[in-house]
Amino acid sequence: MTYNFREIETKWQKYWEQNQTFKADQDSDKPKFYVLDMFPYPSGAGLHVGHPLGYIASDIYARYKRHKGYNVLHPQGYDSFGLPAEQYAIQTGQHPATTTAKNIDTYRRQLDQMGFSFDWSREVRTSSADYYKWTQWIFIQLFESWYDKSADKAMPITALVSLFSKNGNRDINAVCDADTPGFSSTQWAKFSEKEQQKILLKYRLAYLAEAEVNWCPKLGTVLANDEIVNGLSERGGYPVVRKKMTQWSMRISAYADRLLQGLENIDWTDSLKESQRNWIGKSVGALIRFDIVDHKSKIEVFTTRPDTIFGVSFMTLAPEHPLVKTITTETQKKAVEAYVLATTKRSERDRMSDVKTISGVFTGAHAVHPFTKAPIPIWIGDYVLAAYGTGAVMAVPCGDQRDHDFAKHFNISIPNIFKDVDISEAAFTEKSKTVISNSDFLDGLNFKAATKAAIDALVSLGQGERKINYRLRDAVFSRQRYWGEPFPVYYVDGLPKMIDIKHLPITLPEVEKYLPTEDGDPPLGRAEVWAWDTTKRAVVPNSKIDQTIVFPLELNTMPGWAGSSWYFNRYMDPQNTKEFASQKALNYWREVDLYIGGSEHATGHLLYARFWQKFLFDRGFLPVDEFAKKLINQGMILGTSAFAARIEGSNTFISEDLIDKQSVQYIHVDVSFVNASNEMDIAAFKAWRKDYGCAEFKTSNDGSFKVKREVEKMSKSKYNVVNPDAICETYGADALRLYEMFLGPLEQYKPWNTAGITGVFNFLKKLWKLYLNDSGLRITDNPPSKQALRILHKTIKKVTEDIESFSFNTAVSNFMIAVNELNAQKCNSRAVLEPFLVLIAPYAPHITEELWSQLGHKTSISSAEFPIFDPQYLIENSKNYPISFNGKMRFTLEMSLDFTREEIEKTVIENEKTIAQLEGRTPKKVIVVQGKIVNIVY
RNA sequence: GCGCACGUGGCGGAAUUGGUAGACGCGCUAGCUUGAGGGGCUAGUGGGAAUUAUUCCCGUGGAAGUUCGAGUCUUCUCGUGCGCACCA
Repeated sequence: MTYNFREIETKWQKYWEQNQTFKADQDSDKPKFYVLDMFPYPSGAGLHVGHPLGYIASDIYARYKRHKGYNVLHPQGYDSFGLPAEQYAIQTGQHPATTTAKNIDTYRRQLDQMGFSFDWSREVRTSSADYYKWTQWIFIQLFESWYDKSADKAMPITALVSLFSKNGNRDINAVCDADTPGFSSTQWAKFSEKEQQKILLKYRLAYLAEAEVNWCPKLGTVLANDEIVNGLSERGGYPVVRKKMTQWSMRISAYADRLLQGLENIDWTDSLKESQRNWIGKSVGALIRFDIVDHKSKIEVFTTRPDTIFGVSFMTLAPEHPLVKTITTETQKKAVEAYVLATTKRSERDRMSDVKTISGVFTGAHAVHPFTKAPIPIWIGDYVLAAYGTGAVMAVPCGDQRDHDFAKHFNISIPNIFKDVDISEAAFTEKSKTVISNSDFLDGLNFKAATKAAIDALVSLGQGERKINYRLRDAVFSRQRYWGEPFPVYYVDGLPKMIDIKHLPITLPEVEKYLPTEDGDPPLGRAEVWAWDTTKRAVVPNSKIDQTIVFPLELNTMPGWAGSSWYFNRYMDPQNTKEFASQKALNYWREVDLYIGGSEHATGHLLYARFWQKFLFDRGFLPVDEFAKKLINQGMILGTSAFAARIEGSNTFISEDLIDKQSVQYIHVDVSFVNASNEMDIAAFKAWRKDYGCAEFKTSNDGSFKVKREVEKMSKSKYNVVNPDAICETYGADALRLYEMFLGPLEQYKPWNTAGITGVFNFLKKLWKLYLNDSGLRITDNPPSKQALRILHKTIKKVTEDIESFSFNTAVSNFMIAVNELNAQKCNSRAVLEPFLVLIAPYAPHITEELWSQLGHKTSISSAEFPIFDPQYLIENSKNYPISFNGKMRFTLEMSLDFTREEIEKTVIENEKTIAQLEGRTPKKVIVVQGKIVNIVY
């Protein structure tokens, strides 16, 4: 019998499906374990070999946990709203739902052929109305909530309203807009309904506000900060400009500190936590208010160095700062206006890339130093960002390099307030070595003491207070797109109203074209049926809008991260029509125990999801406030691109080994035309790229044409994509699974090289032969040899350690070693080979299922529990030959396998005795390598 | 600039967490076998030197340190990747 992987794999995939082997049962007395992958966006290109890496790892872990006796939830679904499907729809006119459904079919087929143990009965799709009904529901909850800083949690907005009517808002410690006015309970009662609603919007966690947003003209939509990379859109790489727009926002800033604190309690990688900490950007300092000479307003600045207050020699405002207009003196007006105009013209990207040029202008106005009362010139400079802090800084040129540069450039004085430090060339920024001088009551103090003293003094003057500032901004939640969740919102007299939960979902209307309309409105502006009838409580045609009964609906849709911010909770109870998930299901499954996905989501999905989780927890909808206990970032699998060299300015290609001094251009070549020796098939290349059909080729002496290789991200546009379908076809899913794991550590970035797969393929063939030969099963019920048992037990120990530490690569190596050793031992004992199969089952499920059934088992290996992973099993079964010995001394593994426990103990005791007698003292540690004492430590 | 991660053969990568560096696989070399579409088996494979039951020296980006002992710990330095970036 030969190893016919194709037959075996289809057979068992069908078996698992028919028997619902992987259906997770909520009513179980087993302990639960929730293993989750980041669900994919179903793109038109299908999967390449890099995509399933994380799914294979999580699948192995899920299968392992089932063998260990856990009730495992291992679901999968699709993040199916998003830009690419919409871009495709704009180009082709096809409905995004159609292309999305088609792509999902492809994904499903590709996933199925790899033998994943997903519980597909729990599949979710963010674009299905059954699902986004609950996304809309969560949005309404956010709208109906505010953040109470005293309780440090979100509260229902009704509670806020009753507080307002009791005491107004003066005693309320809430996270709200900066321009919220103060009012008393009587004032509140006198406000009109509209005025009250406007004020409440300043408190809601989902709120509508005019804000500076990142507008991408090319994509015709706004983008969140995490969707912009180096001033360009993440998708497409188009320029992004700042624009004032009225948009829905999420008050994630309210959760800044808890998002930071929460990182302490979850097992995520340091680099990922660091990314999130960076993104949240907490800095501790003070808010200081400076009076302005001959002016009523004050300038507020945020600083982390209030200790340097006596070093202030000027102030700098961001060009966009509102005070710029009012404080500028007549004589400086022209210069200031010209400067402000020049900076607004520069794009965000220009401003970011050009950080070395110092520019600024004097306003003519002066601020007043809070202690010395000396006048301080107020400048404008574009090194100050409007979006951070208060958009204004107190400049201390001796203590901040940027201020130092600015002062030098404009010849502003640089007073020195540091003891025994030379600041003529550069600012002195080392907080820990700071000793203040020339600073009145702060003289002689260090950073910490001076900071405290300065803030205390400012507080007593009423000119400042302690303040924590965050870089994290509220997240813009509106997108001018079609293919996203519609808002459950209609507008009465310009104010948003939520549609009652009873009437959800509000489903996407049909539109003719998916482009934004000519006047820049979102595509939903084209929908003919898109108005809310408040009596019928239904979506009706726009033509019926009368502003008394029928009102316009929100035209924007929600961003891509809306649906992905809570899907892990939906898997717990995916068919529920009454709630997003039942309390029973939520309390049983609680949180994700192991989450696997890419690190590119560090400041997007993973931050937003934590935010929503904490919010839903606050409002009592969830039992835990962190959704994923442990998270692993799988590294990317890179492609090995091939490049043909073309002599510049000609149509002649030259073999890589012939390039001497010619200047050449490199052109991507499809990797399928290139063999392992980097030789390209010229005919295939010509047929592929018709435009190079008549090109000349300078080949090597042996007639071959060599190409250059380089490792890059795997992508269609780089022609270096390896399709898993082809691998499954030639080597099978088990070989693909093993090889992806064998390639290297899960977290690491590593290049794909198909050639190496023969190694694991041979392993599978050897494994097969270990159980079956030409005449059939070669397993006997004879008792196993001691050596064979040792091999088994050693492998159990190693592989269990490997999987618990997610070292899947070394686990595969250990299987290979074991198969070779069992082969050498000519082992055919059932007592060894049955448990051995169990070890491999999570990694190569199809071949192990087949061999398991060949061994005469009637039930699936995948659904069975085994005691071999229990630490007690090894202790019981390897009594005669300790797998490891953790006594006073440590021995190499080889030694522990070569000697029995009695022998080892004897040696140790004898050696100790001898040494003690010889030296007259007792050794602390005796180092034994290969049975020989190499050193003694006292 | 700040932060995080990493640096081991021709390649992907191991190393019991401070104890024989290079496991396992690819590739390569030699021999056997002829399966004949991608083979199978055996042996060898870090570098160098003398010599073949082998032996010796060097070797984990570089320099120093701790230690009986360092790929592993500490400091400095060089290089690569990622994140943030005029963040006050």
